[in-house]
Amino acid sequence: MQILSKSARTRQWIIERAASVFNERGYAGTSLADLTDATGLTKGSIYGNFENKDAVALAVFDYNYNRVAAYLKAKIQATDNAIERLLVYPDTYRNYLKVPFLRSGCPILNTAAEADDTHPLLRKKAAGALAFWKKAIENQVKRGIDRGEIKPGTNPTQVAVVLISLIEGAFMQAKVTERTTELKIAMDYLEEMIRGLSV
Amino acid sequence: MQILSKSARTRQWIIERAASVFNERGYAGTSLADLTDATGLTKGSIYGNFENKDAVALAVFDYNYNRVAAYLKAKIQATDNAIERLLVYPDTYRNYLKVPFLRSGCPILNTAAEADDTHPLLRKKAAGALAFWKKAIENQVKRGIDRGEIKPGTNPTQVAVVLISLIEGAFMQAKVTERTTELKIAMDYLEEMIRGLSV
DNA sequence: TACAAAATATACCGATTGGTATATTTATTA
DNA sequence: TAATAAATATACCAATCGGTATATTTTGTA
Repeated sequence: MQILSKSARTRQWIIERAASVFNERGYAGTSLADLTDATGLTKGSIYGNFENKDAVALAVFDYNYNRVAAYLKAKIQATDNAIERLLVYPDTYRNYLKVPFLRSGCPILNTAAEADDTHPLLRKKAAGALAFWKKAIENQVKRGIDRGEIKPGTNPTQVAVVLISLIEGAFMQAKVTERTTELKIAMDYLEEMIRGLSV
Repeated sequence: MQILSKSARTRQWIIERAASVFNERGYAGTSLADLTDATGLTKGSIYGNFENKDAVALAVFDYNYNRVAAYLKAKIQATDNAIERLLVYPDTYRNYLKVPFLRSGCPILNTAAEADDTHPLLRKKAAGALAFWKKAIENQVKRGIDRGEIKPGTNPTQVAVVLISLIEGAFMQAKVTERTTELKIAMDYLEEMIRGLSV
């Protein structure tokens, strides 16, 4: 007696195996042959569990995003201080090569860049993930203000936008240059900025 | 008597017509049928002027990047003061919708995100363009220090990396959310940062 | 353990992919 | 202007694309 039905398990298997493929090659760059290769399954099996390639890509984006979000959430909740919580972001992305599912790139960045002009459903998924991330940072800043750890005048939205921009922009540079020099500089700067929020 | 030979003119025609197509749909997302549609030419003509789809994509990237670079260069050289010169960047990207060839996205960002794990030649092109851009900003900062307009202790590389990261990260958000709220916040911040470099 | 239902594999579909050999048209120049 | 060279169009290629109908296997249950 299984908790998950066979089809639910296969669905999950497909998502997990396709996760890095879609993140590395993109939606247009991933073929159904790529998916059968990655999963060891046949097209019949994949189409028995997903309506089409779109449905796989959308489910994979959710999986990829949630994995990053859960990883960050765990690290954030391991500390109490608001400044330290915000520092989790530069700490994590600075060492992105050590986080297996970040090595293939940031799913938001990859999806956003490809889907913005081509794939409305994926575009909306990426936009939603971005909005969620932004809100989470804003809430951490507000919490820090309430706890008397962050300067009262601090603008939570500004902090969130600048943090996300710095991370995504620097991450892009790291991926394309295949070195972390620029990423480190940007994360050093972000760290200083976050520390500067302290009362 | 023409300055450009027929084939050189056709080559240029193909590049210009394919420019926005590749920038919007990406390399994998652009088919040869897309190129014949965009150019009004046949495959025979395209393959008579380019070795293959790769060669078109590489030439198009150069064209797209150089167009942005030339546009920025002209605006920068229209002023003398180093601070004002640096302010050209947030000014331009804040209003990216008004710049026709920026509406379809930043070619560096789009190419980097797609090519980093899939297309070594395009990846190197994007990395080279990024290095060139970084150097240009560094030189503007150094020039500002020499002219006594920027604080002597300023780190040119840090300014360049933070500027590029903020612009690319915020640009990505603008494209995917289809609004400029976050871009404006990031550009406001960048503007303040640049003004803070003033002696 | 037999049976029904669910899941997976096989074998196929038409359309499209990037690419090319060759015929035709257009430029160039003697 | 005629001849030639260059550029473009036509017509095709095999391979791959996303997708599906159906046969086979596996699973859960009576």
